[in-house]
Amino acid sequence: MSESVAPPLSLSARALQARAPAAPADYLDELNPAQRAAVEALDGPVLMLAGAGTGKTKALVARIIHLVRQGRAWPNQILAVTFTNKAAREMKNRILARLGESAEGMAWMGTFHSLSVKILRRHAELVGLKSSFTILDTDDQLRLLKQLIAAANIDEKRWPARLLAGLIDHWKNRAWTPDRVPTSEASAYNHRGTELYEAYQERLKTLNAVDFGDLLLHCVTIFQRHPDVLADWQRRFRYILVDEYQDTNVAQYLWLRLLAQAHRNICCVGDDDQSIYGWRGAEVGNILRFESDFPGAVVVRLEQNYRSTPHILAAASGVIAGNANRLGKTLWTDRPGGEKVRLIGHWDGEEEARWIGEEIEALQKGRLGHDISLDDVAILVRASHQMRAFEDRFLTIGMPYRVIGGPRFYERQEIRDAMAYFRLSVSPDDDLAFERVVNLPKRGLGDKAMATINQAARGAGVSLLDGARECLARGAIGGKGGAALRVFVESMDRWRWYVENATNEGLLAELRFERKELKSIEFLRAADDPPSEEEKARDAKVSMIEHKLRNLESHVVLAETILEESGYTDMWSQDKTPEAPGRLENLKELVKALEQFDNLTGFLEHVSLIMENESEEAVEKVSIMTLHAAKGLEFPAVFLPGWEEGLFPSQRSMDESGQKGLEEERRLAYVGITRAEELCTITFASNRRVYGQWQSQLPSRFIDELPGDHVDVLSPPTLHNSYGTGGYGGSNSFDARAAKADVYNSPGWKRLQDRVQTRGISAPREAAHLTIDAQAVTGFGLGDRVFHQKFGYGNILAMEGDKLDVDFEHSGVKKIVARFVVAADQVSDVPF
DNA sequence: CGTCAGGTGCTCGCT
DNA sequence: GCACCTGACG
Repeated sequence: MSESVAPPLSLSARALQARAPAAPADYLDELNPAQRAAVEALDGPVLMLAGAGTGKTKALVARIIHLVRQGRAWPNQILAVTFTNKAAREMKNRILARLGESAEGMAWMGTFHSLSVKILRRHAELVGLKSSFTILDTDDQLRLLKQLIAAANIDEKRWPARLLAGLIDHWKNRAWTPDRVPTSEASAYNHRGTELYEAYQERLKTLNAVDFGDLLLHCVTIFQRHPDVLADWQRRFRYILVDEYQDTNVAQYLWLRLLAQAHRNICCVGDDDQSIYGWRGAEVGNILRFESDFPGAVVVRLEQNYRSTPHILAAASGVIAGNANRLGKTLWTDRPGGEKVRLIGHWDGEEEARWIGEEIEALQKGRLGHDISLDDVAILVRASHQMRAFEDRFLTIGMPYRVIGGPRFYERQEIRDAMAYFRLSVSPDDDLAFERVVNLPKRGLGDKAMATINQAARGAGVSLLDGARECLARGAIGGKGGAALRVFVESMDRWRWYVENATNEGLLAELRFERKELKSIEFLRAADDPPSEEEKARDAKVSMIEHKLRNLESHVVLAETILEESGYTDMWSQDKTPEAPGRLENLKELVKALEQFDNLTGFLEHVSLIMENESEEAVEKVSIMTLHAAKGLEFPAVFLPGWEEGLFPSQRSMDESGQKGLEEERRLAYVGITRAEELCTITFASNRRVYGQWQSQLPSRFIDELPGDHVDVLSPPTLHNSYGTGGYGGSNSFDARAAKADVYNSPGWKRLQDRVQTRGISAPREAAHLTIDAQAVTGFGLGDRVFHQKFGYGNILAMEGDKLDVDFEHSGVKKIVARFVVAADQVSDVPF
């Protein structure tokens, strides 16, 4: 690729100023000094350490506007990497609002993955792919791996495909191609990990497919092996901006460093306290190391928080202070008071959900002194299975909610099936799609038929579809199955013919040509010239053809036809299961979504990258999502349920990564609290169903870490289910404060005192310290027989603080907070 | 070949 | 509790 050297900067500046609307630099006046410093340091490396809610998006947007207004770069010469497509969209809109039409060229704003696809499509041949490669999702990936595992004679039971998938993903995150996996990994996956990784990559190449990790990895490989290509891109992207830098992994880091190393105009924004993707290969080290990676970097700290009340901020700071490895920031705000963070314990998960539902209703009725819309409320959970209880509850009380990041539209079974039909119609050698739908609806083709087809295909070195054709020709598959297969193959041919011809091939060919021209003009113009007349003309022509094609709707009709003729729609209409109508609805939605694209191919390309639910509904809804999905969002009212040991912090995280894992969990707690603007409510339950079994839960250690001065401990409105005071947890000084709040008036406390007196033990003056004798705190002794609402009768094995180890007759040994059991001989005087 | 019952193992988070 | 797999049966 030859590209002329950029003309002097001043030229472009003049050209730009002539084109951009003459507006004052008002965007600078709106910034605080730190933000302004970050925006105005245009050249060289910049690290923006931006705490939660300190206006980093604002600063990023201002920086881009500044770059354009100062004539440093055209919008299409700025590379801006965001963490989600949504964030990219939002930023684009904000820039568009300021810059007007000149922002339309912001073509290079997106996630690492979406940007990588764009780059990779242009250089696919350099890694042995065609530019039409397909992007596999986890489902396809897993099926492919299973085949390879079977072929390698490995027992998938003992060595699950998921394990291998995780391993490969891990390696790709570190930018290790099969030949570069270090020998220290040799024992992975029963000593055959590397071998299978290599086989997997080979197979992907034959399928002309990539997985998610490949998008980045292939780009890095191309940049490393083809300096000329890299140089082109380096020249193209004069300025690079990166959001959420703390969550980049090694591959992404290399990707960035390669692109930035020539001019070093890179600005990274991040917050080490919000690094929550360590499990995905993110390296906090990237942000901690920035200054040594890019010597002479300007480091700017954004510490003024505009989002949350002082109490919320203080609570979050108190928790995160427990982490050792931090760059350290002090967030402050000049906002006044507000409510303290609220803390409340419940009997179990269902009651927790019920209480939160009622609280949300109270918020709607003006509990905060002003109107709150359901859109302003979010429930942030640690693990997605916690969402169920809330969905169940909200469905019963009719409260509208939306689950963000749940099972996504394009991951649903019916959608993926339909897409497989489309994929196969577009590219007949998509074997994975063939396997998925050849017997769907049931066509009487089982393992035996599939084996025959596979063998034929492999023998002749052709696709499965052609293999099937061959089997039919020599009558290898007969009977009912054979007849159905014949119809299937013939239908495919017919649909494919439509894809190529009936959908107005003439227009499509023209469109393809124009687009290609436009792209190369645009690409070669990478220097400084404004769009030429030719480019504008081509652009207009492309839009016109697109418009025409859209009005033809031919591919939409074709999609409907495929689903009808294949019998797929029928399959669901005849299905009696309750979810069948919903699936049909989804299929309709899918067909409707097609209208926005020129053809099936374009649609398929788009879908593989959109990993979010895009729908923007008009109805107000409570948002339910995981803490991870909540990153970057904010809500006036936030509920944080499930703060219990083992769930949050997650046991698995601590088991796998020890102290590091715990610190990441703590950062997650920090992210959760700092999502709240006005009201933050933390809840936990004493009992929870885990794997369908009731488990007693202890309050999270993070609750103990909340600074007491900024927390209000609430007692549950009803005590009908629990003994005594309801459950707030922990057993440190903060809990003592909590205890003071209402314990002394509760029936539980009185019972305790009675018991203490009859046993002749002196009552604790104040349950303030761990050192207090366990027996004094709880009123129980070793070996006492107790009763628990859910677990029944049992004997006390051990005691520590207010926690008991109880051996239940029917449920085995459990750790229980003392207030949830009662002496067995007193059961009768407790109503429940 | 398809269906159904029963058993197993498991799930943290996401582009 | 649920998804997935297996094996028996029609």
